[in-house]
Amino acid sequence: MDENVSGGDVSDVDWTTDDESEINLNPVTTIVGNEEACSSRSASRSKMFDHFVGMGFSDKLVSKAIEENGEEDSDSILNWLLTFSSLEDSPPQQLSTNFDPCSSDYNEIFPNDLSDMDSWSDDEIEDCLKPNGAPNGAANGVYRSEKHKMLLSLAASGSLTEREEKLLSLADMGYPLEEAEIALERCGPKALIGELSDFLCAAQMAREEDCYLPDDDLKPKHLLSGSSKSKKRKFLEMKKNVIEESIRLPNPMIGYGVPSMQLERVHRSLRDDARAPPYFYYENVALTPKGVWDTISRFLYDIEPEFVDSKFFSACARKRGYVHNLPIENRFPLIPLPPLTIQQAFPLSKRWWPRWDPRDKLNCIQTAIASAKLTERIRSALERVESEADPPESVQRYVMEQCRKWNLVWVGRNKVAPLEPDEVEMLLGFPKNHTRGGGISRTDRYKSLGNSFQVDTVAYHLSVLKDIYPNGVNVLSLFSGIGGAEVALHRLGIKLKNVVSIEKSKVNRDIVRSWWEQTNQTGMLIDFDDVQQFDDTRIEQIIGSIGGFDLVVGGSPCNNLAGSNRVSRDGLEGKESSLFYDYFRILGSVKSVMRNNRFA
DNA sequence: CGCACTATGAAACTCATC
DNA sequence: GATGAGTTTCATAGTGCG
Repeated sequence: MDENVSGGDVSDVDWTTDDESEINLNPVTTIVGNEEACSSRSASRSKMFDHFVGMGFSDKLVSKAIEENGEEDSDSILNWLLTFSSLEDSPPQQLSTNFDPCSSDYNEIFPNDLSDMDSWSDDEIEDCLKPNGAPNGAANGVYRSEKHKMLLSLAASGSLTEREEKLLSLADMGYPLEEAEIALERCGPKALIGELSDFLCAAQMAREEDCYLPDDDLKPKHLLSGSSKSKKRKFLEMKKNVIEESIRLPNPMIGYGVPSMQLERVHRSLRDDARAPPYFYYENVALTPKGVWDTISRFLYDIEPEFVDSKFFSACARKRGYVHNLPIENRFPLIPLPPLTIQQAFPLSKRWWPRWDPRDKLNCIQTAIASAKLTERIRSALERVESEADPPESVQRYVMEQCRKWNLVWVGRNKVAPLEPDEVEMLLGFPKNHTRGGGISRTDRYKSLGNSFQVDTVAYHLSVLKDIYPNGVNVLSLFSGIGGAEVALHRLGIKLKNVVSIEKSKVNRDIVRSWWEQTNQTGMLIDFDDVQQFDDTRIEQIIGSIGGFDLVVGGSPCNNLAGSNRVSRDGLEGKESSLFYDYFRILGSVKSVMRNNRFA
């Protein structure tokens, strides 16, 4: 599969004449052009005017405000507008309902509205807008232009399919190709251009709303520093009121229940298109930047994510969100039940565990471990105090902080150590030595394990499939990693008929292949390396040969979402995490092919 | 070159308190 | 409800070593 078509030149952006239509229509490109061209003073009044009108205040009110306060002081204008509108007790129209992204001048309005913020002195509100202000330009631009180019060249040779024609039309209308593909999957192959365009409008408007999600509660200092805090707060609250309540994390984080804590009478209803086969199961980190789960949920048929912390299944925490259309009644856990505390999981550590370390659960297992140097520093800090006595509080604090941060356990007097890879395997529910040998380094083992499912948690959710598919399942496993879903199904005693596994990392594919052979599977394991090349043709081929899929499972990369990432926590549009859209694309395509082949 | 180690904070949450 | 302190987080880029 590696030798496939465009693998080599994906990174080469070829801005030939073929792409001119895209250059002209690309909103990101347009922003830059307009911003530079509009810097003259003559434009500033209309800019300021448009800006506040864009926020939803009426033309008349904004004219009056500018008249009263002058053109330069946006803060005063805003205060004036807020005061006036609150006196009238008629909140201004919201941006999201005021402008129409479908209108012909969408490309003009939308970028200007955002770029204007740069010249606006209200830092707080600017901050609120920025994270989503330039959603997917840099991250997906290369991919888009490559696809677009391909379509254009196909069009030139007159060999476009109906689907590709629609895609090209939408791209020519200025929609990112990737989103157009999603719209096509979501609306079905028969959808008319108008319907698709409506869908894309809705998605873009929804993203706009995300931009305005205020985080005032979380930035009190930030807001208090302003001179007109109450007005600003009021402004943000007004925005908040019309915006759908953002998804919040449950406490305790048990989703629809865990073996030790059952909710009474849980019931949920799913949309028809969400219920349609196959079953699917999508996973990612619970603590994402704001709005990410709203977006994921919106793309996955508006199913509300089930947030579960694996500390209810294991001795280590793992807070994750799962979007799925599985039944939620009659789940059962894997047997044997794994140890639920550190002391049960590591009985030998009890002897060395100090009284002043109160932990009984480990924190989330990540991809890196503490170095030997750090454990050495901890040892020497502890050895400075005389034996039998508790170390001073300051030392205790330091040691506890490091232990929590790096998930250290006690392995001797004054000795802490990071978990061994096989211990991590056990905590995550994998067989011992699952990731060992076969050319994988220690660092890679930690990395692969840190990126994996907690098997017991996932198995609990998937257990409902056992009665539904007594003869086994066909599984499409995206971003398989070290095969958490496969291991979970196997441990549940659900026969794996055909598993199509897509995983970029070769060492991970080798691990799954090796596990597959060692567990004497009678089914067939087919693996691919790149979700982006897993296109409709291939999906049709595979479904044609094995019959439909019963389950599409996967957790797309979290590295741009995870809190530990100090470098590129870019949200869902980040380089890796945007692969979520491929999960959606593939799921939609599978649904569509199965519908057409009457597997449904 | 592969591997191990190190330095690099902020976002978003929980919880106690007022 | 508002506030503030405290806690947790599927990581990345650069460096050095053998």
